Amino acid sequence: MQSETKTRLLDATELLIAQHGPSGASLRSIADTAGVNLAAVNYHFGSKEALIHAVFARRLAPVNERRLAMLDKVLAANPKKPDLRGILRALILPILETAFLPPSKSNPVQLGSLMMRLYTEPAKVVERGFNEQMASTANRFVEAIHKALPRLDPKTLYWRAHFCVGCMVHTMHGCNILSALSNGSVISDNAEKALEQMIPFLEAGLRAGVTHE
Amino acid sequence: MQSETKTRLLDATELLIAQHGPSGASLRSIADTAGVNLAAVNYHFGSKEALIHAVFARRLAPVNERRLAMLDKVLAANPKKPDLRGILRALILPILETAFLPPSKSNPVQLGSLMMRLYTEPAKVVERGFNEQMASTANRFVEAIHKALPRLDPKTLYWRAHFCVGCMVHTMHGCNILSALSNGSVISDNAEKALEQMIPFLEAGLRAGVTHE
DNA sequence: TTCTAATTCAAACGATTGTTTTATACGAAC
DNA sequence: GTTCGTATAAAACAATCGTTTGAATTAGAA
Repeated sequence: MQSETKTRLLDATELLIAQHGPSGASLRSIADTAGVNLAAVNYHFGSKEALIHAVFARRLAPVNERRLAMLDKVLAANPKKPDLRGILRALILPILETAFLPPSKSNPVQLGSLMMRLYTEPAKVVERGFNEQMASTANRFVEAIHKALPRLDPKTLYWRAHFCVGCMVHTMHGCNILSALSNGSVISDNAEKALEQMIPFLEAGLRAGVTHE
Repeated sequence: MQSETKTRLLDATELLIAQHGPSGASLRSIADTAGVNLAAVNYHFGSKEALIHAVFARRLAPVNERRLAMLDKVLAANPKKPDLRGILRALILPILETAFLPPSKSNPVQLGSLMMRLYTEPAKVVERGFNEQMASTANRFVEAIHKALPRLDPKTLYWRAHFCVGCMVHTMHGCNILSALSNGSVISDNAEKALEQMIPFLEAGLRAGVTHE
């Protein structure tokens, strides 16, 4: 049974990082939660840093694969002027679905908080892994949006792409924030419903001030 | 000289929390950075938790005061149907100006990262202080947006307000992200310029699908 | 079975954590 | 000068941190 222990460690690490942050999650609490020996961390991963790196390589890699696959379909359908809503959907749906995946044995934590944690962490640990995973994907999407909105000048385009990412990230993290804001009348626990709200908002924002084309 | 030490501790705490997160910033590193004795922390604040709480009570209180003052002006100018751009400006400008304040002796850190840190932190420490500061302010703004966009149904309104906050928070945090995304061609270090980009984006997003009125 | 490599385990390493204690210095009021 | 409350200082507290060690255990191939 190869690396049953590794999987349990990764799961436990996700859970505890989401709860207490990378530096707040101790290896002992991780090992206890995973039900394995403390030394297993350094045996299987080498260090806490490497463990954290592995945690979101495991999560982000498949998300970005799905993103790019969806993006390719959108671009293939209309290479000259791809569908903007399709691009946004390809960017957002895969990560929202991952973030809102209901907790289970193999996925014991709402991933939104974890992603935000890693996103916010300025430590070298996370920064490196994050950039490796994200840089190329981000460029592909900016490029696609540019094709969809050729009249938008590049500077504004970057800003607005940045805003889209902000909405996305904040939605991943903010189920409880949204429900607090609305006194519990609105909850965001469903990727499709959240996306349904985001797409018109973001599309209108991206097209703002750009003459119809 | 009352509480020169307290100020230096708060400044140092901001700096180190922004760099390493609340649990990554040790009291010893904070005391060293502040140039004061370790015991001063517990003497003046009682605990690390109370220190962190004090850190952003100091920052958030004046921001929310400015926000509400600006909002009141916008509402006074047109109580029935207030100016949407004015509302957004009142929400965003005060915190962006604080976040982009250039580091100085009395303000030694870019505050954007700090705010994001506290925003992301699920620990009770931060959560409590954050909600105290933010809840009433948030409700005032949602209410104002509702007046500006009476045709927008409440559920969608909450979602879109949530998105606006996401853009705002992400912009506060993401000077480096934006410049990385644009290969250094776009930098966000100026509140007015960032706001200039955000307002049209957010206004268009908020108005999306709402018939002109 | 026997050998070998992989894995788990309890225990300890030194370093660092937040907090507390004890003693010392300062400064204004009497 | 004495006294009192405030503030700083050095040192130590127990607890926990990430990491390492060396022995015990397991599993599979020869």
